Amino acid sequence: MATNKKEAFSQKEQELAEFAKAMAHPARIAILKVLAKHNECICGEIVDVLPLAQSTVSQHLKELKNAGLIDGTIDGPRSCYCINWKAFEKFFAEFSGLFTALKIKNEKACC
Amino acid sequence: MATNKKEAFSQKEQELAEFAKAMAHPARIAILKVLAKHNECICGEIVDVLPLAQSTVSQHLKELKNAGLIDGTIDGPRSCYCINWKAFEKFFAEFSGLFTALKIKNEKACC
DNA sequence: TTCTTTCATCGTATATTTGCGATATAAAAC
DNA sequence: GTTTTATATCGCAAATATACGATGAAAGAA
Repeated sequence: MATNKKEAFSQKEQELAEFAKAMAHPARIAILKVLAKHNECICGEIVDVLPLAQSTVSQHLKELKNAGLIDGTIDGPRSCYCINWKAFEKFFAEFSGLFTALKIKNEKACC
Repeated sequence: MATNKKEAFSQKEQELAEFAKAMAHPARIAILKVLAKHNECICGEIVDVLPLAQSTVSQHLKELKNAGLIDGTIDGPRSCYCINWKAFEKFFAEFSGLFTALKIKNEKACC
């Protein structure tokens, strides 16, 4: 039984995991790359670049948005997405803070 | 049909996604934290700390090992795990390289 | 040899993710 | 008004992930 035990972990652990999960698919990495490359916000260009159907891309965009990695506004038939650098940096700092801080004191490998 | 389209993406995108996936669960974040905190390699102590069954923890350890984030050696009844800092750094640099480099030229938000 | 301890792996059930086609929606073009 | 264009959402099927108990394996203790 896959009874969800995620709540049993700390808030921070869950947040980090959520962030990682949002990036845990090549399609979403590719989307982030496209969004980062273009200065202006991209809509359906992503669909042209990716080897996926429009509905699938839209779903991935939704997940990235839910995770807070990107911002998006819907303007009728046209939508506008862009990377949420602030959120990105926050999580990124949390990651490195968690591990690089600990890394200093035990550099030696043991296995 | 969830026909796996992951191969349609670049090697680097897949690697980054694999790395992210390995961290995409609070239990695995927690395991990494425990391994990082203890200078020596940990075996069953992780099971005591986490709110999960031994078999589940072992499975998470296996995934982390497969992803290359930790090293592990089995010494009969006792096993020894520790963080693979080299691999960790490599991926971490790849992440930041991918995004922070791009961040410089388009700091302005558009949405 | 026969326990005991420590862990990995197998089998299973359930939950979540992934992907697509079909359909809805909403503004602009006609 | 109708049509077109761009995107979101729904519903479904297949794949993966999550979790556990049961069992297996391997080394040391009795």
